[in-house]
Amino acid sequence: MLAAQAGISAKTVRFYEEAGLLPAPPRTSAGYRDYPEAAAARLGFIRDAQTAGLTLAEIRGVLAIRDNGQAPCGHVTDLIDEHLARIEQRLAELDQARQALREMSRRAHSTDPADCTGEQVCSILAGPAG
Amino acid sequence: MLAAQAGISAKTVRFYEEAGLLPAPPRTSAGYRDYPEAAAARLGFIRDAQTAGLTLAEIRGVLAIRDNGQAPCGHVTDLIDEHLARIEQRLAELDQARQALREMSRRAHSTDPADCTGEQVCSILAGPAG
DNA sequence: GTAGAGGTTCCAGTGCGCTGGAAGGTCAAG
DNA sequence: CTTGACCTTCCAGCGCACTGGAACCTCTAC
Repeated sequence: MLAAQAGISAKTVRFYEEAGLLPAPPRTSAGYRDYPEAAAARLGFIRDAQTAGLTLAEIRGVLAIRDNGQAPCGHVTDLIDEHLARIEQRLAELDQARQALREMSRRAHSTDPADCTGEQVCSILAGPAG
Repeated sequence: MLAAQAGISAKTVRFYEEAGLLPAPPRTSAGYRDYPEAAAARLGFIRDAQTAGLTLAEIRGVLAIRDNGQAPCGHVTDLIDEHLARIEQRLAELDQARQALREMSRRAHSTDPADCTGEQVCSILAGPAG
């Protein structure tokens, strides 16, 4: 029910509970989980934080601060800046990879298989030192 | 020995053998692996192919073609183009993430923790719908 | 002879975020 | 009363590329 409402699977909700992201909810007399309304907001926060690139462990940390009655702003700000730095580094790496792959692709399309009979496995993939 | 020469760990070399990337080498009388010289070139190829972003499974495929006596050029060309496409898509995704994070960072640095007392966990991370 | 640095085998764990399945209980609808 | 959809628990596995450790063996140098 909560899961459907939040657009994630019931399995995932239980996993979040197990992982300490969601508090264990009260149960109905039959043992079914009976979520308070706030749970949906919490799932929404988890989704937003994931979109921002935070790991579940980091999200758990932010939630713990909040549950502790403090404002997690400072912590969140740090996490965001860290992620921004990581993403920019990753972008730089990928950009390099792209350049290398473009060069390889160029080489690949101008390679005659008949020339590929040397000792090496594949001349296309060989890097600068290969 | 081979491992040190190629700059990877002995564990990894054994893992490659287990994974079908390296043929099982002959053994000395004591049971030690005794690699032919070609093995180093093969490890070099694996490294190059990994740098190009190929998975070990894909590399195994390329090596199998080569070991089968054929030129893997066509196959390699396809793989490279696929990876190039994947990387460009990933770059686009990361670029979007970067934009979102920059916006969040901006919001974060101009947020007063005293304002963070609402019902939500954290207003900084809230997306368009939050 | 003995220490230490390597090798060998096998099994299990890492990180991350779920996802699948089995075996059973519960509920609303027909 | 039965069907079918949901819920519950627990345990296992995914993908990827290693990595760690135990228990043992072998070689080299002193």
